[in-house]
Amino acid sequence: MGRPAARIPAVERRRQILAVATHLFARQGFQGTRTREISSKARVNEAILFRHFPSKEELYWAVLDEKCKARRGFAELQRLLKSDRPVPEVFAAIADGLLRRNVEDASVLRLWLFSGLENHRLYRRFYRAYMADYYDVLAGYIRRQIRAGKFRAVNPFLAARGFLGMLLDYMLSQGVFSGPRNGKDNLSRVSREMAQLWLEGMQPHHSNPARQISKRPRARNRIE
Amino acid sequence: MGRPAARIPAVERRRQILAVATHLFARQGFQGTRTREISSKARVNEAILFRHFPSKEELYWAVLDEKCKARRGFAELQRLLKSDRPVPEVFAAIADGLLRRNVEDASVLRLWLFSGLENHRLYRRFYRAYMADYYDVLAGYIRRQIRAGKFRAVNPFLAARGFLGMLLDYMLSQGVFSGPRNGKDNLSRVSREMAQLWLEGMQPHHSNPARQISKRPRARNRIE
DNA sequence: CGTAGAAGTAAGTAGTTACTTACTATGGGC
DNA sequence: GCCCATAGTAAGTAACTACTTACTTCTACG
Repeated sequence: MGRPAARIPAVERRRQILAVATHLFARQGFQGTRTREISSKARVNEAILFRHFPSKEELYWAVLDEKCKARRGFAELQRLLKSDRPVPEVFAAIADGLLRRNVEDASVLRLWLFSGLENHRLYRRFYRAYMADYYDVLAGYIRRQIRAGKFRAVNPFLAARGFLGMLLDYMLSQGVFSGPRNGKDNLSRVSREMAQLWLEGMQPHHSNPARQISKRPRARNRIE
Repeated sequence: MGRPAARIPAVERRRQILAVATHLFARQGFQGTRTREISSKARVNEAILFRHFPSKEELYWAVLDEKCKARRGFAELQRLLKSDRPVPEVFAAIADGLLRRNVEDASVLRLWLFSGLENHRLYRRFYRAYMADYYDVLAGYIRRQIRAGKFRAVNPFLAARGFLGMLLDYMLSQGVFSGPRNGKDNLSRVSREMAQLWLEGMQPHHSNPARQISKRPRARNRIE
């Protein structure tokens, strides 16, 4: 009936379908997204979708796979941790990068949560790419700072969890529970304050040790 | 065909259906749960489900509503904050309560996330009951401690976010991304360490102020 | 008692969903 | 110019979904 869609090479059409699917899966989850919705929003007949991807599940797989492979934030994290910038700057930059990327596009966070909640087979890989590796690398950096005497002797994994958890919490309230709200301007202030708050808790040589409740202050075993 | 199900009064059947629905919605979300699944797991004909609840959506509403009304954790939080127990014990108890409840039953966390992700109409109320109120109450307590000189002068909302974010992060990795894993024994150790870690960052009269990067250390405006 | 009303049931229905089939149109390489 | 791999299409289909209808039991209570 309608005139045929423009004829474009397969790779390009595939990319286009993938982009639309990413957006929809992130917003509505796997169960909540219809293949017809994807195809219509991509301006493509539904049969074409199934020629490029053998099933809805494999399309979802491809979406998550692409996000895992990209992992822009992780590369940035590694670069920051290897740089010789002062510690406070490093943590402020980590926070700023994560929050800013999340405001621009919350789809990674949402895909990640959906994959965990819907118990998709891929979620383990996704979790590793976006959580476990983050924690490992950051905890390693923290441990080095502790050895260098720049941080207190705390459990590095707990400390990393404390920092990233604070950020995750903010990202959740922005990207999942209210959508874009705050302007981008005060984002750097938030990230700076968060980094500062956490960093002050990491300083060594505390002046008021009486308040400690620790029984085993140097526990090193990894929590997961 | 099969013999009729035992005849029990309406309120009881309703409660039973609600319990099964709670479990399934928490595990699979609204979109991922079929009414037939609920009825069969509740050992009830599907028509009965629709006599007790006019629609699947209203059943979901009832599930969330019940959780909102119960809000056991919030009552405990208020009780703890009003008690005159020493501050470190209070925070360790908050952490312990949250983590322990989450290990026992992650359905609240999962329902909360699903409702946010699936953008259900009820999610705002759910968010308020389980997040906003938590933050408000805890931030109020922190502010009082700051005024009393027991905490550093930080943004109370950011500090509350830091503490609860750390816990949320742990709860996520337990209740969403791996299911029950760690035994309950080390839970109290984890909560004690987390509380300690956070508390040390809140101590006043720091001995090493040179490392601060603050520009506006006393910002008071609420972030959300 | 006996009867009102609620608990229970089998067997639908209209609409939706992921996916298929059978076909036509296009365009680069020989 | 013709071939054929591939881009594209319309029109399905079988299975599933939330929800309904028409009906049969049970039981609390006057």
